[in-house]
Amino acid sequence: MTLEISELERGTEEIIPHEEFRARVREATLAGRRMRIKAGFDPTAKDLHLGHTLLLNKLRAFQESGHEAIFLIGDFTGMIGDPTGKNETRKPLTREQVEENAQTYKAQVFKILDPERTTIAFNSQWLDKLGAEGMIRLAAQHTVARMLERDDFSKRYREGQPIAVHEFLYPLLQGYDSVALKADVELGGTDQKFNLLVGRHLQHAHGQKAQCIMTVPILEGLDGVQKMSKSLGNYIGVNDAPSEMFGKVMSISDDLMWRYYDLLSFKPLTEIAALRQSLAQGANPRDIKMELGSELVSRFHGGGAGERAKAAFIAQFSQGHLPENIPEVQIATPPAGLPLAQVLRQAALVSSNTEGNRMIEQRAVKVDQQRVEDRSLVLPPGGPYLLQVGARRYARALLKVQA
RNA sequence: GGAGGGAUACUCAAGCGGCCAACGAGGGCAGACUGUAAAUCUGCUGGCUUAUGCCUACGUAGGUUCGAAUCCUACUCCCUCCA
Repeated sequence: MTLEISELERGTEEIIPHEEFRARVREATLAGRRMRIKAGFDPTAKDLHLGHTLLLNKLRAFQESGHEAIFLIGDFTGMIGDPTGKNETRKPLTREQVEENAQTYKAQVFKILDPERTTIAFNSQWLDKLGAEGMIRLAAQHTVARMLERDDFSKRYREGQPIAVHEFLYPLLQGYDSVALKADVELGGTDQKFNLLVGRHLQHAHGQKAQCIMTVPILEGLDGVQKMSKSLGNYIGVNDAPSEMFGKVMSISDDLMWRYYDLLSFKPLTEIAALRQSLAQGANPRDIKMELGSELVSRFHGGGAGERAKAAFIAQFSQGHLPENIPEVQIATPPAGLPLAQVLRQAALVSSNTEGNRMIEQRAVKVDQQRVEDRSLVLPPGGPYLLQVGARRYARALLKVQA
């Protein structure tokens, strides 16, 4: 067990109570006692993105310093749906959906956590047994006034928007998880602060030592403004292909790059400082960004993958070579051939013929490396044709006359 | 329970009988410039074997009209005020 409080605290938003946290870490380390570190995940989506990994990284940091990482899958609470940060009631999931999501979660999570040293828990284990009586006893340990302290609740209440009663139960159940797990520390996003504090309150009410809470920032998405989320399409997915992941990193702004360095990189803080220094001395930020892309790709796709993605990126975008792995498609065509827009459509490079034509008119389309501006162009059967739309969409299409 | 206001494309938001596939802004996409960065400039941003053509679309269902996002009726949902 090691004592590296600065690594544990790195990249966190808030630690409550801070001094107690430090004391507890110190004391546990000296006594050789493993602290129980809880982080809960709501299995409402299938795919994890880098925003979710902040929490996992932190969990991993504790794990690395010898503490017990508890990866809690909120299979029970997922059926309620945490309203945090939403300004409206969330639609509950069915148990089947939750199960399914939980499974795909695990595979992704272990790209970061060490499976050998991770405790996985499902909160249905204890919440199923709680029953109506237990639920009522639990609810008796908190007040409506305190519930309404939560920002999104008070806002909705003030604005006359509905708050379903079961939404009040969510923080209680999440807090009860901490009781059931006897958590020493609970990690969560900043939007979880209220819920995490409820955990402290409930542990205290159950005669336990209240957990310390640690919040991590909400990661901005590729646009640098809104939080990373799949529905906004501004995310880097844990399961993104290497080239895609690398490319997305390269597309972020220079400012955002530093934010990502701070929150996502595992490089020692001193090394990051050195990178900033090199920038001040005239280094090209692009190269520093490549470094980050490479680190992240390797993290999720194995050692060496980062360097390969970087080399492929340079070949394609700096040297103008064709990308590797251009998808190939066969398209049925009448003997007279097929208008280009339709070929693009069928090769899935554009979503409609009209869009294909728009792209042609906007000089975004190349066939066999030649720019095409004439939308009446008809490709005769044959090929394969090398099709290109914009800088990133490629396909090879073989046109076969339909029998 | 009563009285008013509102629902328009991904989002916000104009339009209030034909010139509306619908102003404008944001977002997105593409082009120029670059470092697949930012900023900036330009264009595009419903679909259809590209057509001074057709189809679908302005909460839902009907109706009036040569013609409706625009008028009428009913319904649904939301907001405000009164009780």
